[in-house]
Amino acid sequence: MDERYFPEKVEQAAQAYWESHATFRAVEDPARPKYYCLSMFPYPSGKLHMGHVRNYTIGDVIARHRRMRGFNVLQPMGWDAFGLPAENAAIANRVPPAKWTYDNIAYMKGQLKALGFAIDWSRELATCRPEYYKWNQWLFLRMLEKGLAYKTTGVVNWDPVDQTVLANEQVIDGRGWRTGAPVEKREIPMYYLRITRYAQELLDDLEKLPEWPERVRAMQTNWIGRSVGVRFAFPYELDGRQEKLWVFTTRADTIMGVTFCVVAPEHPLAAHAARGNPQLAAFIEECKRGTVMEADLATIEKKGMPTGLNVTHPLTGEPVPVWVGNYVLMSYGEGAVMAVPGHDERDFAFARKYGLPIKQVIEVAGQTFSTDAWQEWYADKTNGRCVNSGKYDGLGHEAAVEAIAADLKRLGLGDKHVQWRLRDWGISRQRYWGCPIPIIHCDRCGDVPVPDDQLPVVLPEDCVPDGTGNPLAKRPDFVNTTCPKCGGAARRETDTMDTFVDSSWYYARYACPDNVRAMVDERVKYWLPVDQYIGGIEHAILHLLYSRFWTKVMRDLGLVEYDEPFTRLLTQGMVLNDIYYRKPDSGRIVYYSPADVEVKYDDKGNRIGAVLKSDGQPVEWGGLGTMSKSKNNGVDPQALIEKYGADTARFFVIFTAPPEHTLEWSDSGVEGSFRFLKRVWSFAVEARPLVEPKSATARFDWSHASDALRAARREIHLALKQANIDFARLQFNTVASAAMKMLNALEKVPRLDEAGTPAARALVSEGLGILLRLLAPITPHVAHVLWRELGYGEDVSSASWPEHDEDALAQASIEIVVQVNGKLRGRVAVPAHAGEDEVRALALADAAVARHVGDKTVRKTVYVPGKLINLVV
RNA sequence: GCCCGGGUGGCGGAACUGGUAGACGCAACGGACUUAAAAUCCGUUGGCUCGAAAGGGCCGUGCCGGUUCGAUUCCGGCCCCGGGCACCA
Repeated sequence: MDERYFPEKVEQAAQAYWESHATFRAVEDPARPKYYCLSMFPYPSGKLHMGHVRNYTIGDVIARHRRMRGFNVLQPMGWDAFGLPAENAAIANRVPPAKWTYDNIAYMKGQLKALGFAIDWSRELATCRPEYYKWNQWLFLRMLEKGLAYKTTGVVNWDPVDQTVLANEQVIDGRGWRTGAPVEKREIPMYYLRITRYAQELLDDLEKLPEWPERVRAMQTNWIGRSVGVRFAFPYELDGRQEKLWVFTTRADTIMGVTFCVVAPEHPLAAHAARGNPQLAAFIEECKRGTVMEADLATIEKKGMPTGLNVTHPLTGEPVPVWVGNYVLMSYGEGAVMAVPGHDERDFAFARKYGLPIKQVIEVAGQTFSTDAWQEWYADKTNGRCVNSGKYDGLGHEAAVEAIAADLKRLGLGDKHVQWRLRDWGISRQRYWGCPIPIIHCDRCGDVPVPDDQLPVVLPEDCVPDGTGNPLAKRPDFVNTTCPKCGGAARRETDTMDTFVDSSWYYARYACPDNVRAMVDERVKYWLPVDQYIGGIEHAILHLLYSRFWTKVMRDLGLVEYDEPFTRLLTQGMVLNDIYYRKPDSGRIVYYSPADVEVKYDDKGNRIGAVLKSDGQPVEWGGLGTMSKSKNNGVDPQALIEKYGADTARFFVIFTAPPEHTLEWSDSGVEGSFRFLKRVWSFAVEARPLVEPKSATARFDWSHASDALRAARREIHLALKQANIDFARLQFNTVASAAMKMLNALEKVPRLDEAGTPAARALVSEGLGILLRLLAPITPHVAHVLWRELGYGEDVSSASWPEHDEDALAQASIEIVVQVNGKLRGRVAVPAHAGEDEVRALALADAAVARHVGDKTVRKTVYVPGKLINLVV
């Protein structure tokens, strides 16, 4: 055993042991309780970043802890290998996305292994492999058969110069990222998955997920967006035909206040009105510029233009003018809204801007309505009563909605209706590096699904996209095929699937990655659902909602039996670092790596400035931001591992912040973690002669041990008790703190007079045994090597988890906090089982307390047993 | 704009269910060891204030207000920061 801690040597030894013993190979075993611990798989972007290190360390801590708790643990790993960055790399470096991706996977796999994660690598998968994405295609075809997949048009960002569809990310300030050309909206045919069919179940089943973070469930609830209201129509005549303009509203009680309607620029009525109205046509064209991003649409200036058409109010029969507005979304509801400027803030602003009439139809007692300025109460549902509304006058919100819905139903012009914010999932992407959509277009037979026995439709791996057009469309060997129905010449679909499809079911495939005959098999029954899922909060809605949807589809196809894929969810925070830059008088901002910057502090440790190490000149501090290439503030995990070892990196990311918080990078924090591990090692070396592993588990009679030894033992068991509470609530930073407290307590023992006594030896043996097991999930290499060196056992990763000894916590005398009128005024020592009267007497006898009570009388006493007494005077 | 979080010393954070605010660590300062440095070890450390000292007092968890014997924790309003908004993954 080395006197000093050499991380590289320790880590190689531990990893070699795990490798040769196949320690983390997961085998189905019905006799043992299973635990499926899964971290979101990485996109193979090139090398690991700190977010990965953090994510996988958290997952590994949970997996290793569960394993020591006796569970049969599965922790797999794979690659979310399709996606846009591979194409961007191809454009930049002329490397095929496939080669770039496979090279990245090889490198990153080496990094994951160096970090010592307890992963079963035999189950590794990559979504860009045909044996994986074959099942995307297969399930898509099943969804087509069930009517769960369908084709319609969708709006995309179009770069008119490159003749290509742009991702939102590729649109910068309304312009194409490569060409700088203003982006246009364009409607193209796309495939959709009917997630809305599952809207109600996706909403209801959130209640089956009590161990998901409250906020994730709240975000999904809002995203699904169930709202109950009335769907009704404004009749109108067009070219002699009777037509209806349908709208949806949650405020049918304000229907008598409608003074106009607004339709989306893409609405058929708008298109109709634009014929012979060049001004309106120009306005609609203007609306088509810009991106399809909702965040942009929500902040643009609200604009509108009249169509010149009128529809008829369904209840009053009065004419209602129709406008086109850039703020009405074609994708929500009917693409048209009724406008009640008196009681909707956005309609109010619109009416004021264009001089449209505003009519009050709701009143609240004691309030005065004015068309001059919007007031909060105009939209008040709870206190409002109908007014100026004929037969509905005096009714409250609910009663008015009921009455109006009933009247509309009688007229055949509407009914109550549940409207969802959730939209169907458009999965078509006009990209190369993705899973081909298995459809063949035939001039005679139309869109023909590829027969199952011709799956997978394999993506050629030698393409090099150049940023223009659709790369697959330029490949005759891919495009040209024969129609499965008529055998004639036909063309393959060149769109690929959204990569969210790949990630919607990979967790199930880990149970049976080798099955070439079926998407999933009976092994899924053993492992699924995932017991603990760990990933970034940024996936709180899309990925997690799509996965839940996909699960329900697979269940309804009889492929799986569970309703929800992820029983427990932990959303880890992001990793941030300082941003330093200089802004020259002319030219662009230059960012400097925090590693190249020296921070200056004043006497009190306040940051007063920073200079670049190379030239000593000041640099600006730009606050904290997520680690990124563009801000040059990333920390390379590789360099960290080489300098300090994987255990230090792991300990740092666990100790520095609770898993759900953002984590702020700190070089000195890393130093501190390293220092702690060195102290653990040194203590093990020093304590080695005292350690008798057998006595660590034997009963020892502590009643004759010295006070100092019993105090140290109490500290150790208190820390252990807290650590076990913190493990249960996934607060691992305080588990790391508990390990530090244990070491602090243990280090005192060899310096005591009774260091060589049996009691001291028993305490060191017990305490070190506890500490090493507590550290095993966090810093598994150090724990592994010391556990063996000190003779505790063969493999700490399979050792039993320690529980605290309640007897160790007992004290003869306890300290009670004394408050007077809620303010801390003293502390008194009382016998452990003293009653309230005794505690009060002792408290009043305390000099400081007596001074504050003075000659006043104690009116009331609040006593929290074992903790605190509050005297109210 | 909409939805969801967060705000505690110089810094990361702790306080599990309304009960001692600042555990544990970092940084800083002082000291030991050393020819020296690194490493290591010991000590001090929320702010203001009274006191020679021992020891006191007041303030303090983004801001304003409320509930309570007692609020970092619960309620209402506001400010700031972060995540998501459907083609980044």
